[in-house]
Amino acid sequence: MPDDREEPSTLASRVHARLREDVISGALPPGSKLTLEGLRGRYKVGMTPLREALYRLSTTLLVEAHDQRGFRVAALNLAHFEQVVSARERLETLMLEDSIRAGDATWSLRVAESHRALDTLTMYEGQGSDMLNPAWRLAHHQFHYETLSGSRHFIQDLFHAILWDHSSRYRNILRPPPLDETVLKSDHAKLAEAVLARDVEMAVLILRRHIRHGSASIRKALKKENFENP
Amino acid sequence: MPDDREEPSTLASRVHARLREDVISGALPPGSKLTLEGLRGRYKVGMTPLREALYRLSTTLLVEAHDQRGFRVAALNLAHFEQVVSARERLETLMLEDSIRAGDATWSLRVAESHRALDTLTMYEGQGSDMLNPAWRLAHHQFHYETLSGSRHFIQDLFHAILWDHSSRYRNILRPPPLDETVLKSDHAKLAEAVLARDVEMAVLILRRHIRHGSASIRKALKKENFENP
DNA sequence: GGTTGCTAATATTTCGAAATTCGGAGCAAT
DNA sequence: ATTGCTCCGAATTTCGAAATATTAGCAACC
Repeated sequence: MPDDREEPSTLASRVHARLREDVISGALPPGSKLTLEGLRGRYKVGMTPLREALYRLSTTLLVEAHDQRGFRVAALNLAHFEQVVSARERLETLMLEDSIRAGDATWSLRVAESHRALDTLTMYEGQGSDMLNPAWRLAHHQFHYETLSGSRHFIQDLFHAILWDHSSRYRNILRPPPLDETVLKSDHAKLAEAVLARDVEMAVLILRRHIRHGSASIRKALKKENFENP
Repeated sequence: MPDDREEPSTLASRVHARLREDVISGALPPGSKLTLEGLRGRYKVGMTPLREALYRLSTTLLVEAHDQRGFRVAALNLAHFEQVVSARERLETLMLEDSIRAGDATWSLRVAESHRALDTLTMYEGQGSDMLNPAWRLAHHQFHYETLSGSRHFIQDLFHAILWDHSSRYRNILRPPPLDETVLKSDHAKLAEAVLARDVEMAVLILRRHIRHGSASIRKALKKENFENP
């Protein structure tokens, strides 16, 4: 029998997940102060799990920790964005190459299935809504992650997760959202197709273009909103 | 007047630093259980700062956190090592290139100074000692970091720090130490020289060879000690 | 006018005890 | 022998209050 002990969970871990989500989604605005008292009210937990969660987020730079003067949501700015994007492009194309070469049959299934799941969702919450649909965001991450997960590389997985979180913040915070749903859908379809056909060159090409297109829109929006100076 | 508010420090931060050092140096052996009670005795602090420190280390994978069943020093094995080394080679050569291109005069000074500092230290604690000299380890990290720090890239800095920590553990744990002091000294001298001469191609070549030589020795030692299976 | 020094108010950090959960020992039933 | 239970000791998690540190407001001073 397989040793499928699932991880139980602690308050600290659940608060960590919610806090991470709230930073990434923009519910907690970039640069804002995170007072323990405020968060205690928001999440209805004691100091201990809160601080543990905040420190976890601080090592991945989603939150800044300043000894004796508390925590703050990391700020967003253009220079930061450019660093994240260029790192993502390099890391993800590299991972995709390894992934397609090493991926087995169950990996192909996961890719196909996660693409199907993503394809059925719509990007926005309601009709004229400005907010990205959280379910879509999750499926989007899941799909991209699956394409890259054919070769298991714990350290690259970690780095990818960190970059994805930072990158997502920009997508989620700009209003109106800088992304075109039809273009994205077609990009994802083409990416899934190339990956499943094991066409390394084509897949890498598509992914690179996907990242560049997306980041170009975001860059333009950031400049318009004057995110240029820290 | 410059805003030189130095960061104060908390128990949590100091314990974090000591715990990190003890994991990297091997004072806390790979795979060992970290009981709160045991650590409370070792570092003479309460639960709270301890847990905060442990969670910080867990997000960089130096420590494994398991909900409801505590913490454990991350294990070492050959597969893990290979992943760290290949990531380091790619990241560091890339950073070195950018760094030499972007570095200014004060950066050159920092490189020269950190190399001088490293060169005056000896690798081992005493005469026939097996233990790496902690001051040497620090200066070694400092020197390599300075060569890469000409272009400031917060995310690459973070990734480099993570990889360095993981990588160091292997150097520190194997007995007898797998590194030859004379070879290292000459590698570092040549690297410093090429970097200060702004010879990108040569510097990258030397760094790549430096990493490959070092990792080859460690790989051999790991195989001898049967670190092959997790 | 702006700097300095005090005090009050606010926020963060730390502690140890209480509550919860885990993991093994012992025992019974299959 | 294996499985399934309950109980018990040990370890982890969580809380709120006490101890510290920072910040803001205000007054006194150059």
